[in-house]
Amino acid sequence: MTDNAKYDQMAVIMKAMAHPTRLFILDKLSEKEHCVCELQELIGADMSTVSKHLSVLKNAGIIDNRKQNNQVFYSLICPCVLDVYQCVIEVNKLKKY
Amino acid sequence: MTDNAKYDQMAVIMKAMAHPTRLFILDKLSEKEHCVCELQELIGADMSTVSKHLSVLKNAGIIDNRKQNNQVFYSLICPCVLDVYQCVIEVNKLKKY
DNA sequence: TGGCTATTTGGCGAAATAGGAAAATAGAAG
DNA sequence: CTTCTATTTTCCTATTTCGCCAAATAGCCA
Repeated sequence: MTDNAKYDQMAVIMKAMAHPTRLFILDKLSEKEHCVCELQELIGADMSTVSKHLSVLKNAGIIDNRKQNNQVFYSLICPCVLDVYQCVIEVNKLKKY
Repeated sequence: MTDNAKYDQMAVIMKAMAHPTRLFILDKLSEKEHCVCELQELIGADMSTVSKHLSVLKNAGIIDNRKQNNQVFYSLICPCVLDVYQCVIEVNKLKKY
């Protein structure tokens, strides 16, 4: 399999996005930045769980964060993530069951 | 978390793509259709492993197949998968280490 | 029918992922 | 300095994913 590393790197990013909660987070962040507690409220899971999802996205290089007082605000780095959404939605529409 | 099912469905498709070998397969199929044995040759893994990767992609509705004699040819259903590639590559470029 | 080739399926152990609880950390505020 | 709040990290357990092997299946062709 040629150029192994290329696909490994891509898989890291895709894997980071491949979770319902993380897709939800990205969707929210595409509108505006949010702090962890806002996202936790919207998601309804344990704060530590939300924090871990955020760090997965951060490590993959998809989102960034900034600290303001004792809150951490997360934001989307690359808006092209929305293109991915479009494609996935299209694949779903074409799907035969 | 509103509209839970939407993100679940999206995650199924993203998860199916989120593996180096499957990304490689999609890349190959974006050029032209391939039978399982051709892909197996390119990938170098066990035939059963390749077959399972293909069935993951098929179940997600990303690829389709047709039988010709005793071979099975797989092909991409939706070319927009390449847009996803573009985005992932862009995210990688922006990545700070 | 029987053999041959291509592919899929089932099973199993190893590794990765998920999520809650509790502990650790960071910074603001009293 | 102590407390409080927001967040992250660690620990533990349950579940899922991965990849090989062996067995099953499907469709040719003699």
